[in-house]
Amino acid sequence: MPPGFEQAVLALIGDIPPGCVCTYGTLAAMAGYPRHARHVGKLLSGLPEGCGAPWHRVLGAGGRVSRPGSHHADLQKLLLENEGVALSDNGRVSLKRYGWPTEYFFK
DNA sequence: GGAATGACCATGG
DNA sequence: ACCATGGCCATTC
Repeated sequence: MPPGFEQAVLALIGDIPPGCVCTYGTLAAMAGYPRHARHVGKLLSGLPEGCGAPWHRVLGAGGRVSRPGSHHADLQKLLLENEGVALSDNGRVSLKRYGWPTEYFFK
């Protein structure tokens, strides 16, 4: 991986406005590395909790929360709720409302 | 070099 | 709408 990937992704995450969410794939693509959704996940998994980065605004495709049942899933729900993002019972988010950038941006 | 792994994704039944 | 499959790609044995 070229250096800067990490930076690019983190920067993008930092640019996500509060109360909004983005997806791994979209994030990777915007960072300039399409098809690298997994690596974004890898990166976030290694991120400490109090790193200041709003990792909780990052979701899987379709606004689904990854690794259900784990500690981070619950925490993520809380943090999002705390920012005013409504979560479905299963832990789903409506990208149509909270998605960033807007889904139609690319289409 | 090859196999296994991962906070993933799109598709088809 | 849910699950199984196959495809991705860098990292780590």
